[in-house]
Amino acid sequence: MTRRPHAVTIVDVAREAGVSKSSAARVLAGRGSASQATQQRVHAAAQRLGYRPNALAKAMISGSSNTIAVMIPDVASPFFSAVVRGASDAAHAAGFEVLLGNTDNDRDVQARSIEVLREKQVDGFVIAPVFEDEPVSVRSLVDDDIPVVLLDRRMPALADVPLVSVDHSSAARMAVEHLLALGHRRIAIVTEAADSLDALRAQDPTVLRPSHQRLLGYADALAAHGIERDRALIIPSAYDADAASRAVADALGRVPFTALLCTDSVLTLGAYRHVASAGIDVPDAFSFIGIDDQEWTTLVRPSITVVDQPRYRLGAATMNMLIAQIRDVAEVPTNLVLDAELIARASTSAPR
Amino acid sequence: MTRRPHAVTIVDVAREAGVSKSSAARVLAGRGSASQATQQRVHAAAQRLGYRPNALAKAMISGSSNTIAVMIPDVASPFFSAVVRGASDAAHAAGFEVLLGNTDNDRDVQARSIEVLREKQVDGFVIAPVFEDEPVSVRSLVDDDIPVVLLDRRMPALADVPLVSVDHSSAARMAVEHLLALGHRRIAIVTEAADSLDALRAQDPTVLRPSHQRLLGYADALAAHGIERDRALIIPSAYDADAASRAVADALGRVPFTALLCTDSVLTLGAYRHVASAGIDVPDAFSFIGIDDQEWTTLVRPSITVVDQPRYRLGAATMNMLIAQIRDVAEVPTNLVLDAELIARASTSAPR
DNA sequence: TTGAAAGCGCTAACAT
DNA sequence: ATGTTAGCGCTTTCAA
Repeated sequence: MTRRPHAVTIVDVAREAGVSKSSAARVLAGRGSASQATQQRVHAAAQRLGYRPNALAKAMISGSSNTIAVMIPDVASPFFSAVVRGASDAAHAAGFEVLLGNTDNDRDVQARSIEVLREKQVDGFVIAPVFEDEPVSVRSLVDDDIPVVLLDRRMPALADVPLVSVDHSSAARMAVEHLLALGHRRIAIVTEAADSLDALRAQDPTVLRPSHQRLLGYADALAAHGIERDRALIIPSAYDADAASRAVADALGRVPFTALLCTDSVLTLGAYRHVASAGIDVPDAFSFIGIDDQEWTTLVRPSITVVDQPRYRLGAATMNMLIAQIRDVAEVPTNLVLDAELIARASTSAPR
Repeated sequence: MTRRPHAVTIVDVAREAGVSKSSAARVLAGRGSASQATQQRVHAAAQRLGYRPNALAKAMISGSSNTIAVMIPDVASPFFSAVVRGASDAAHAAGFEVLLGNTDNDRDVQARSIEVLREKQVDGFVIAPVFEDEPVSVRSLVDDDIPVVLLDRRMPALADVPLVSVDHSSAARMAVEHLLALGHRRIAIVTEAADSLDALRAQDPTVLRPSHQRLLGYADALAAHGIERDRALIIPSAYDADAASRAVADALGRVPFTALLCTDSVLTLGAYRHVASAGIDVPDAFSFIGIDDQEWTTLVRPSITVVDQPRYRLGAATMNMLIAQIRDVAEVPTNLVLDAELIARASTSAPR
């Protein structure tokens, strides 16, 4: 390992200034008292020597490293890159740095990463946890009183952990209501949620996966408007653009609908690929709406109506909640739900 | 700050195992010698107590934190989010963690961030430096022998610092040659580089900004094919999608061309916005080619021909070069240039 | 093989 | 106001 030429320490500064180590430490930290003369000499000496405090030594004593771990599936995704930016900005604004962890939605990767970052004494974790049965790694953080705030996802075993999320149910509802208002009655939905609605309804909604919440929002909106649900309109797809493309192609030959709701950026992308390559005339053939805005939605013709998710704010709010928790702020809200927003564009219109 | 209940230390483990602190330390570190019996008792004790090493204490002594700072303009951008992912994966594979720094291309932000991360004793820096006259903050790292590898950008004052970059000149050349092969002779270029070509040629190419290198590549390709350059075909634009959109709209009324090369994802996006909103018939009106592939380029019709940059590999290779440097690997190459790749799609064709 | 002791750079009582 | 002292958790001589 590369050796620094010899880092300047407080002792060096003290010697150079002709005072004791503690006097130097006091004026450098700006705490305690010191005479004008001492202050000047110490500052001058520090300046002359190019003194630079060692944050690690400080952290060892204070027990806080001013560093926060941000664990997400993949920074390279448009959604999470914006989330990370929001989290990072909020962290910096509060004097924290961010250690980044990609989990690839792999439980073992997440577990290992949590372990390593924990050994690095991070002050807390922002985690969009991997969806898998036993979130033991996250659980153990919480059990050991290490501050954790979940980002957008919470499973039953973590029901007591603070969460900041988007209101996915409402996002889907907004999309459906937009379509209903345009006069649509046969609204299809592309979803990765294969579970039965009744099973989903039986659960605490805050521990449902976003896709499940969205499916419920879809069903609720239809029910609220007295529209009978047709199971055939629920188009299941694996979480993968190609799968979504195929699922839509398949559904088109099977079930009539006048509008198509895609519940996620990946599925929207895949579904749109089919629309584009098959040369389908949207919105004449059917209206098209997606959840989660993406750059391309305004570049294609017609531009795509979407329900936008506040990604940056999601990251920032999660980080802020974590920091409040770290600082033991009195009234830390332990749950926050951010609203999505409908952006009506050209891909939705009255049924033709 | 939240206090951990009382972290288990080596001393606790030693007491529990009935051995000395140093014996426990030895077996836990796996260095030095210890009897079978001792090893077992220590491991058992560690297990029982849930011992977890404190990486900070370790770093204080070893002088290396196994942490690397990655400083880029903005993680939320499609380009840099992929770069960061590559860097992060390479870091993890080598046992390092990544501290993330967004600079927003602001010199002061970069300088502050470097300072903070340096105090946190990172082992090195991967930096896509801010373009500004005096890169003093980066310079001071290098001068203090802190490992630094530049990512994709290097200015004259940092000519001696290792660099991994994309071959921007060649990327532009490939684009122009593709167009020339199709029969184009009047090829316009949208660029943020306003400088004169002669001034650029006078410099060491490796310290030119990517945009400058691309402009040179454009000029070189034309020259190599004996095509006389027409200054009017160089369309300058501020680094901003709207500006590019306006610049293209303006140029269309002013100078005839059969092909348009956009030198960067932001400019390509802006230029395409004008094409789409004005309903221009690409490639009939003119061929359209961009540098840096984006998701939307395959979703619009016609799909866009691009020169793709190896973003992920750029991040990974930069990180690997830095790690080699940190580890004092003998033959560390100090410069690496990655090739871009032409992806021919439907937006380019023979001139009509 | 094992333990005692010093020290990484800093903070925080506690004296003076 | 200033200095002395004792650590934070760990590694690393150096003896025994």
